[in-house]
Amino acid sequence: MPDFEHIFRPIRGRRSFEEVAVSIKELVFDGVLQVGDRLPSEIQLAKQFNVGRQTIREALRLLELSGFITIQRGGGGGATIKNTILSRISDLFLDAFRMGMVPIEELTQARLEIEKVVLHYAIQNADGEDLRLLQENVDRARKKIKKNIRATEENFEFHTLLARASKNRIFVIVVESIMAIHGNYISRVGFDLEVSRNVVTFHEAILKAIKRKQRKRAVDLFTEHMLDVRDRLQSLVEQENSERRFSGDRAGILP
Amino acid sequence: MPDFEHIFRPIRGRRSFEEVAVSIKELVFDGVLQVGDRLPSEIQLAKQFNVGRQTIREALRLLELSGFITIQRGGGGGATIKNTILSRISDLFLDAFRMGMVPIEELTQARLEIEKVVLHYAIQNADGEDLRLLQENVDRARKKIKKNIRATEENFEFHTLLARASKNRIFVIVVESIMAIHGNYISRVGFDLEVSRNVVTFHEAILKAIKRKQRKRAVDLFTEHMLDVRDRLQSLVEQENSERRFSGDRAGILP
DNA sequence: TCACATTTGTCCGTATGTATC
DNA sequence: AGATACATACGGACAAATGTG
Repeated sequence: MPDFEHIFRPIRGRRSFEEVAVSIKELVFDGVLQVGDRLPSEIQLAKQFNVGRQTIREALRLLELSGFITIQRGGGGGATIKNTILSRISDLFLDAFRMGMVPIEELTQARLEIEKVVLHYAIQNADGEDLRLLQENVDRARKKIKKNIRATEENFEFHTLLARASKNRIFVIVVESIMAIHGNYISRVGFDLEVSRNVVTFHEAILKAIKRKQRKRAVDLFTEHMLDVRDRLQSLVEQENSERRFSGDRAGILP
Repeated sequence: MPDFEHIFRPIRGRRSFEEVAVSIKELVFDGVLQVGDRLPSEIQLAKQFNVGRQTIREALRLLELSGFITIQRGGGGGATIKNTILSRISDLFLDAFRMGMVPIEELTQARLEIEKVVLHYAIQNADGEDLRLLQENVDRARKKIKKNIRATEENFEFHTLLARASKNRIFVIVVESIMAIHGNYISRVGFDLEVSRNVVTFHEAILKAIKRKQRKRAVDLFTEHMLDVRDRLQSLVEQENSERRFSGDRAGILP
């Protein structure tokens, strides 16, 4: 494929803040700048790149939103090289969902299918450390449940740990993104203690099957688990929709 | 799950350009602003939000990078509401790949597994329009090949069309993101006419199997196709690596 | 073709808030 | 508490791009 990215670029001449951002990005790609390194202050950067501070500010904004740097205010602050790209991807997925680009049913369906694949690879590739982390996770969750506390965080983490165990980072990104949306959704509608207990029980059974390399049993359990979650989500969605149906519509444009 | 997003927010008080960006985002989510609508000029916005123009500019930068608006310079230009979130997600995936966060093998593996699922759903859900577009795609590709022209664009489009036919938008996002990386990679190393011809032949066979609802044959063909692509990519990667191994390392920091 | 108006892009100076020492 | 360093934000100005008459 011809490199459209580069061939078609000059249609709109790059803005200088983009030039600045790209050259800093290149330094990160090339390893000259590494995570933890601090960039000079805005004024310094403006001098070195021979541009105004506004240009530098917009370049930093671009890098910040692309997950390359974080910025701290105050003395000794400034821009620090970080890698929060994955977090940014999740943010955008969340936006896409909020834009109504992805209905909840498709989200759950995709999650089920992708996690089934993940489970397959996890059974194949999980090492001792992965199994230890998963076991620790369900133990912590069970302990909370016994104290009548919902183990929501642990229950989410279980899926992340599973994705990690698959040893494929694309799966980790995708699973985390989808779960960020699910998590955001559930945080709005709320799951109760009973559901949380149920989820933990499923997770314990799934982990046991993984350890015994019982592939079919693990997948069956997982499918049942996800369909259960789907149904609960579905009813919550319908409930929320019917509640919102008659709440007056808002008016007014830009303050 | 407690809503960390909102609970932990005030750790770092929101900056005003973020406030501005969020309130415009809300207007888009609520449908008050729709795709195609144009925002007032920066100066107008500054007046209406009662902030400086610099603040507005950084807010617009945020919206632009989040895929909510595009910006044109010059008379009659300005910010227009668009939806390019998916394109932004692909960009970030590309960055993640360039950061070395995802080796090419994991990428190809994930693509194979996810596209297998996609294929499954496509056979189940593809309607007449989907099949027409796919047929048109392979016809165009075959025509090019006969003229000894590589059908690279068509060959990429085939996978996008397949994802669309699955009727699940998450699959579309994921497939397009992964293919953006593959495409970028292939554009650097280059596939020749022979490979392109081979790919088209595979696509024709796969489409035929889809039309006949021969699920197993379609999956088998697809797997063979992807493994073929994987091997070709793999050898190209090794070739490029060995070439780069002795190219001098660059020096110098910030111009 | 040529001005003209509009709008973004960029720069500078200055003031304020905030975190560190 | 005070000094320092830095991002944040404001206002004014000019340059560059782009569509319009």
